[in-house]
Amino acid sequence: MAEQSWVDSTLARLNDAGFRNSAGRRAVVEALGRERCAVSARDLEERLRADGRDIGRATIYRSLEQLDELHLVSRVDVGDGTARFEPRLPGGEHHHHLICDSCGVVTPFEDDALERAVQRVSRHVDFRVDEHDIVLHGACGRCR
Amino acid sequence: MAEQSWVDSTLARLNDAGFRNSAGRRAVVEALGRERCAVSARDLEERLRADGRDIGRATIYRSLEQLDELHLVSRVDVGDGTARFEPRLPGGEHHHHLICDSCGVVTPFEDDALERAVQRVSRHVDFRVDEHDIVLHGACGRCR
DNA sequence: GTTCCTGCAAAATTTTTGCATCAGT
DNA sequence: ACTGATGCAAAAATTTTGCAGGAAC
Repeated sequence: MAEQSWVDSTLARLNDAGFRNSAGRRAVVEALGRERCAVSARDLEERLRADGRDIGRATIYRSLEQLDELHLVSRVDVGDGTARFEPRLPGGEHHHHLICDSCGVVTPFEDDALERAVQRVSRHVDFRVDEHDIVLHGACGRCR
Repeated sequence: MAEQSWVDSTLARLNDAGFRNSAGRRAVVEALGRERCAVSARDLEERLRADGRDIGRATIYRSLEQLDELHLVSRVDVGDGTARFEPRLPGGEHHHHLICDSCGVVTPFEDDALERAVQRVSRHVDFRVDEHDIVLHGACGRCR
């Protein structure tokens, strides 16, 4: 139950950081915990509304910003002009994204060798690297 | 004079693709050719205006879209909500980006091992990979 | 009770689109 | 001439912000 534990640890981290345990932000965290891959603020708003939670748009954007600052979510830019977010799992488990530029579908993938290559680069630059995003663009099996 | 040759080959490719050699689009291509790293549509508009070229905003967006479709530019998403573009050099020469989340500076870098790791992944997925973006986030030497 | 959080609505920003006019072929 | 390209302005879409009321501590 990795999602549940992300929700729990995230709520705990927010609490530690001095944020209140408010209903709106908690609903945003719980909704994010149900997603497997990157969602936009508008996606979240829709899902929350479908569940009968009438959370204001501003609350969603503000919560996502706070989560991003605490590195509890990853921001993923897929190239369609909207910001997407996904839970950042504590175990270092980590995936990247294949984008089909024809149908728009976003597919997650993992690759250890690629991770190692990024680690190696990170050590060779005059820069503290906190996070990395790798996005492959092209055509998915169906569109190809 | 690598920039000049990107401008020339790009204008030739546009011509081959059936586009006219119009003043507006040519000005956009020439302005892009003067940049070393990713610029936004608004950046380009400013630079063109500073040079006395009064190119309409819509022309800039339309030209960038056409260049992107022909793979003559790369679209880079830095995470600030604006799309940036840079010339795609024909030699396969290729760089990626370090983003300082504190001061916002964007620094290009290259790494052959990383490129090879991406090539390897590309062969192992059911997906035709045309392009890839790698963005490292963190703190630059000065902000760290 | 104080301080933070929320929701609403308005504003700001970026990008897209319709349309009359102009320029390249 | 014909057809595509341009510029303007309006519209659309996403994100941010100000503020009054409400909730958490």
